[in-house]
Amino acid sequence: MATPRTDPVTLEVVELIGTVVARYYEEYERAAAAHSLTGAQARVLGLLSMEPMPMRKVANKLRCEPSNITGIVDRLEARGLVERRPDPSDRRVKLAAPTKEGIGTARQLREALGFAREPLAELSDAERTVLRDLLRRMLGANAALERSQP
Amino acid sequence: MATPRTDPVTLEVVELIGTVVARYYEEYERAAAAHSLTGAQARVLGLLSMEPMPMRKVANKLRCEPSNITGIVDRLEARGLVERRPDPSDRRVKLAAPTKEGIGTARQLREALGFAREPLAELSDAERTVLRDLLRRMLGANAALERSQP
DNA sequence: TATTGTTATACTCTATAACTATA
DNA sequence: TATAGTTATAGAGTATAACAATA
Repeated sequence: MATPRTDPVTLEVVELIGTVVARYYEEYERAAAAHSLTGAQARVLGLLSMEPMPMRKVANKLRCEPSNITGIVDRLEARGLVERRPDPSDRRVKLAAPTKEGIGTARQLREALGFAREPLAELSDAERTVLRDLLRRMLGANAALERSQP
Repeated sequence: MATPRTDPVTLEVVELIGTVVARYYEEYERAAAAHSLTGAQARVLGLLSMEPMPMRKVANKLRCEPSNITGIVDRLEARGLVERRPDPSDRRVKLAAPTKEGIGTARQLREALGFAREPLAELSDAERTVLRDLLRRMLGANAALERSQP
């Protein structure tokens, strides 16, 4: 493991990343609130819009206790955005799946998240590629894997 | 305002930024929990460790309602990490300030946030400079200003 | 009158533990 | 016995509205 640096450039990059994180979160909460959703509800809906899954898997993805998902899905279901389906292969399991309306809301949420893409338009194709490669190396080769797995 | 891009490189960068945000938040919560603090408490303590300030200013910095700060500072005060001081120039104002112990805890929290610095050690000096310049342009020239102001 | 901080209220998220129905 | 989902509970964060003290 490499030693953390404390030179001015490194410290400024850390500061810039902190700004990215703060701005990203604000933008996300604002997009969710525009649909009268909380951040947690928007995250669950976004996850399910990619692929319906058992309640427990939602909890694993979001790294929280399964009991929390019960309440969040309750509220999304009351809003008509998500529904619970039986799993034919295991009657203990309930599959959480977005409704037609939920899929539409999830799509609007993704499109509203302009922050992450819009500033990138300021960069050239070559610069975006450089940025991608630097972020890849920062996060390690298995970063994408981590996020897409349980 | 430039048009958001939808090419594969841009979309991957967006995904990578999402990963950065998720990892940064996890690391922050973990560091706070190691001191039996919530994320919100750690953020307030970190803010006050830079400079004591009125309760209302804390709320402005964290972009939340002032009434929330009352409770968070209550808990930090009960832990002996923060104290309320009168403002000599305005008796309505209470200045929230870290105690000696609070300053120490804030320092430990900063040092524990290895994530943001450690992966940067994988990059060369030149690469970190490139990354800095790309992030600067992404965030705009006034990004640092925004964060350090009310 | 306006501002600062607080209180009261209601809702949501969170973890923990106990419960049920399945496996 | 073990697992999936739920319920019950308690603590914390959040916004809103109303309040006392001060400007």
